[in-house]
Order: sequence, then C-alpha cells, then structure tokens
Amino acid sequence: MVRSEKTRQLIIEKTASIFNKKGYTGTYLSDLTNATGLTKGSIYGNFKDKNEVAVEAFKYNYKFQSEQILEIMSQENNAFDKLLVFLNHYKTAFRPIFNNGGCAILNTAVDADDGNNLLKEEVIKTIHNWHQRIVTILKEGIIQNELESIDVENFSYRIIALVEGSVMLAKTLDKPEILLNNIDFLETEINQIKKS
Amino acid sequence: MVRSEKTRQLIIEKTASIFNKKGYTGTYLSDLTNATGLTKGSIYGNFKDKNEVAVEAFKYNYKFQSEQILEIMSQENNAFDKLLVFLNHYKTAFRPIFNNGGCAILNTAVDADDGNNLLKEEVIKTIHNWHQRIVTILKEGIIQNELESIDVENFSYRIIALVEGSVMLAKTLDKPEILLNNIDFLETEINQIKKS
DNA sequence: CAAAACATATACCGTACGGTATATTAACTA
DNA sequence: TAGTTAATATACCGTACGGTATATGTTTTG
Repeated sequence: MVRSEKTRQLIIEKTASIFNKKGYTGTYLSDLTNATGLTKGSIYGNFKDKNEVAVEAFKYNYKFQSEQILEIMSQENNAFDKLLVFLNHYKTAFRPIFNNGGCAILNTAVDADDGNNLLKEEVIKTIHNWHQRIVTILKEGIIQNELESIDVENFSYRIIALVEGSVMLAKTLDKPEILLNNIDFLETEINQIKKS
Repeated sequence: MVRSEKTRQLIIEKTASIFNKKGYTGTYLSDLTNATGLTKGSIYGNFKDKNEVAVEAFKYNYKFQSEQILEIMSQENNAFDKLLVFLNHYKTAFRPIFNNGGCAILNTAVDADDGNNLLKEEVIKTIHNWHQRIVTILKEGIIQNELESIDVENFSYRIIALVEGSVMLAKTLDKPEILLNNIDFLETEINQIKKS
C-alpha cells in the first residue's frame, strides 16, 4: 500500500466514529485534524473535500458492522440458522455499536436527509443492499422447503425497521433490554415460519 | 398574548420544521432570521440562545404530531379502538410528517445524541411520555378484560421501535408502503391479543 | 546520489458563524 | 400627549469554519 493510501485509510479509520457521533455538519475539520494528528493540508491532499471523507467514513462504519456479521453468517448453511446468527449478533455486539455512536445507517439516514446527496445516495444503496441480503436468505429458505412461504420483501423491511428503531430507543434511553427483547421477538417470528 | 409572546410563537412555528430537517448544528441563525423575517436582535431578545429555540422547536414539532392523535384517540372509549386509531393515524398522516422532515423524536434523538444535553433530555422525556401513554391504554384494556394479559412494557416499546424504524426507512427510501405494511402488522398483532 | 514525483505542513483567505451592546422604534400608561 | 417601558433592528465582535496556494519535507527511480 502506497503512502497516500495508508494516510487515506488512517483518516477514515480515525474519523469514522466521530462522523457517526456528531454528524456531517457537526464534525469539523478541526475534529479531523485532532483525531488524525494530521493537518488540513494533508487531509485535502488525500480527499477532495470534507464530504468525501464523510462518505468514506460512512462506508467504513457500515463495513465495520456488517463484515463480522457476514463472516459468521457464511458459516451457517441454512436460511434459518443464518437469520438467527444475524439477529444474535445484535445481542452480543450492541455495546461496541453504541460506543461507535449507534447504527451508522440510522444516523446517516437522518443526518444526510436534507442536502448532502452523495451521502444520502450511499445510505440508500446500503439499505437496499442489506434488505436484499435478507430477502435472498428468506427466498432460499422457502425454496429449500425450510421456511413457510411468506412475503419476503415485507418481512425483511420489518426486520430492518424493528432493529433500527430498537437501536435508536435502546441507545437514547440507555436501555439495552429494549433491543434484546425486540430481537427475541424477531427470533420467535422466524421460529414460527420454520417448517419442522 | 403580549407582543413578545407572539414573537416567540412566530419564531418557534416558522423554524420548527427547519430544525427538524437540518438538525441543531445544521440550522444556522441565518436560517432563523430568513424564515421569520426577524433579526438576530429580535430572536435573542426572546430566547436565551439558539439551543433554547431548538428545544422549543422540538416541543412544537412533537405537539404538532401528537395533538391530533390524542384528540382522535380520546374519542374512542376502549383500549382496542384507541390503539387502532393511533396506528391508523400514521397511515393517513405520513405525508405531512415526511414534509415536516420526518419524526421529530427520531431526528432529535439521533441529532442530539452527542452533546446538547437539554435537547437530549427533552427527547428522553418525550419518549417516556409516549411509551407511558401506550402502556396505560394496554393496562386499561387488560383490566377491562378486553385484551389478553401481555408484557405491556415490552409490547409498547416494540410498537414505538417499529413505527420509528419504519418512518425512517419509508422516508429515506421514499417507500411509504414500508410504513403502511408495518402498521398493518401491528394492527394484526393487536387483533390477536383481543378477547372476542 | 541527484532529480523528479509524491506527500505533508505552513500560512493564509474569505466568509459566516453564534452572540452582544447599543440605537431605534413601537406600545403602553399616567 | 409626554414619559416610560418593552420589543426590535443595527452594527459590530471574536472566532473558527471550509478550503487553498505554496513551501517544506520524504520517497522513489534513473
């Protein structure tokens, strides 16, 4: 990896959680220089502008969350277990997620909602991606005669909505049990569509 | 109403949706003066600082949403119908909510998450308030032998989480049907705990 | 081991931010 | 209607924002 690429990486890694916590307008260049120990010149030598850093930081935050999940999900070989593993992840990983400022998708969706089109487009793409992942697993499970035939689109959006809403509530109220209980609920739902 | 009180009201009304759309740091004093046609002097004559305007704007946004719901809910006299009317509200009122920048609770919870303690405290109070309202209705329904005995705390948080998550998804993806479908789901759930 | 290419730091720019002291205007009251 | 008080506008402050031109330092390559 060439030096510039290393620096880009450093900037992204060091600032990702700041962007997630403080939002785009709330994160200043001074935050970026403080966190990285670099100067504005160095940052602008590697990024077009603050927005580009924000977009990359968001991608990083999402990867940070999703990579671990995808890894452990890929170790399961049926739809039912994949879903359980996915949901269970939130039960064990909510602390680091909270410490990182909460769910990057939720935060960025709310934050980039007005203006900042690049960031918004990136969030939309990311949600579609996540949704499609769940849809695919459910479809597979149905085809394999493992799960009852259900409205997979709908069901997938419900999972995402409940997870996101729960993360927001649990974090804001500092009551992790809200998230845990709602994950339990989703597990029960999935159990109910399982063919025995 | 004395003049100062009128001005305060004007400032709150004219800026509430701006704060909801652009967030606290993203809303500048220039936005406030542009929206109201007043000067900074006038604004600072009626408010301690920008933060106080933001807090009042949030309260206004929440009232804006909740007053209509409470009004129509109070016309029903059993728990089941109250809940249905409450949920149905989102089906009919999602457009104005979206145009106002989305759910104020969600936006402010995410926005005020770091720093801005006054605003954060206000959000927490508001969520507790909302939650308590639903809890009370459910308890009433159970006492009146109208609804099955369930974990009301848990169930109430699930309703809020799913509604909030759905609003975020529906707005971000511009797919109102996500919200509508998830509201339908909650209605079905409530139907299932209804004693016939 | 130079010279070129690359990467980072320095020093600066214009702007607009949040906020305030004071002047001006409007409203009330004796 | 004159004098007082309340409300708004004006004009300003210091700061720090995002961004850039340029100088300095570091690698790489012939």
